[in-house]
Amino acid sequence: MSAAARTPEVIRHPSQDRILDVAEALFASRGFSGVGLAEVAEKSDLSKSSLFHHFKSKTEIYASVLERLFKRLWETLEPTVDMSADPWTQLNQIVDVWTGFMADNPNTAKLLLRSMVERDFEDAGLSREELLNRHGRYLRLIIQKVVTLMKAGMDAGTFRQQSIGHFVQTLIGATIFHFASGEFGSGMIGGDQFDPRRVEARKTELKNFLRSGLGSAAGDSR
Amino acid sequence: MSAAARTPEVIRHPSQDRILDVAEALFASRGFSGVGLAEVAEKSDLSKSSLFHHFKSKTEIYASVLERLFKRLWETLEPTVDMSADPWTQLNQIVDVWTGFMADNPNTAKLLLRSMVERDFEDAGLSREELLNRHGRYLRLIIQKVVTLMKAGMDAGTFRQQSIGHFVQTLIGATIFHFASGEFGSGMIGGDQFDPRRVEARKTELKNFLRSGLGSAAGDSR
DNA sequence: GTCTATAGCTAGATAGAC
DNA sequence: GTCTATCTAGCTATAGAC
Repeated sequence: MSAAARTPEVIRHPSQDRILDVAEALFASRGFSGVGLAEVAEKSDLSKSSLFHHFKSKTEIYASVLERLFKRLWETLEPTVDMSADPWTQLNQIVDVWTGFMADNPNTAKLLLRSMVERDFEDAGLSREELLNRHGRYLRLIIQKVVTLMKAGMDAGTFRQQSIGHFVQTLIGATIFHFASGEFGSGMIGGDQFDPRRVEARKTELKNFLRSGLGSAAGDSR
Repeated sequence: MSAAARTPEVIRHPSQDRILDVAEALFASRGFSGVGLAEVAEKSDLSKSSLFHHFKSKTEIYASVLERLFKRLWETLEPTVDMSADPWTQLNQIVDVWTGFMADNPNTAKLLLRSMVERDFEDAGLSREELLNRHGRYLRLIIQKVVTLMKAGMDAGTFRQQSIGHFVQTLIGATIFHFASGEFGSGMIGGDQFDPRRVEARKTELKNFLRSGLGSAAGDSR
């Protein structure tokens, strides 16, 4: 076991990163089957054949796009959450960082949504398990963090007793959909979701909602 | 103007409905570009050419699938919400019916998500506007209902003051994602999302969350 | 209304020169 | 590592018989 063995840095050829940048944006907006390698090649200033020198198949490009993106998400989120803080503070930090990442990396929400909804790749020779074990590893780490926080918060009486699984589903849906919803979403909030002012508004609305739900203190009679 | 002019019933040939049933399930799981008409034809017990007798193009099939589904959703939701009831009751009714529809029509959540995230059809000759004006009409009616309810609830002091647009985004994300998330979601809640017991649990968790947020009465100190 | 046959095109992937 | 040329299989859509 050599010294610097943890998080082995993937050394990528400049062309590889250019391909992944181009492919990421295209896969996000049109999905796996909706993207042709001719377009990826053209926008990468390469020929189609050169893509196959760097990646053995289209599916391999897709898997690499997801892996790179989710690794970045985890590496952004992991160090910014203070695990010794109280549950509300931790939750707010997670919402801030998660939302901030979606805003800074506009392909993330759509790709994350697709990676859960789609089954395209199953026809393409790479099994769901293989694909999930490449990028899904990082997603599991993130979720584990939220689950741990919820358990602690419920034990301490800070959070209401509830199903952690359902809460995670609600939280993911609420945070991701907003940034994946494109023109629909910008219509709902009166302008581009990715505008910095609206991103901050989104964080505030989410945190208030998590704390209080929909009700006012006054009208809270069941 | 003849007598029975409202909600003109679309008369469809049995084959047309069979095609739409098959196409609906396929488009939901693999998206517009991910589905080939050969498979649609085979599973409809027809030849590919017969599809083109009933629909002028693949895009037309996709648009018809969405239109039929969203029309059903609106017609299910519209009469079941008692507009004279108090805001909490109305909101709970909307959550119950909406969630129930997603559970009874398992393709809805995925198709709704896709219709907002994807841009496939733009390459296929039908503009976003044309497509949205076919099925989007019903979606707008539904959202209008929620917006009206929120305004009334906030004016009455029943609901906390907040951005209605952000609330709608949160609500849609929270309700749709759960039923679109496939194996990921069933992993989160320990079994099939569409199992009737878990559907009821989902409704309850959502309604509690809307009312109280995450916090307990005890730990609610900001 | 349904079929067979096929046109015309584009997809992912490979061969082999440089 | 990048290219041109090419293969084969798939695609949407049409023609025309029954």
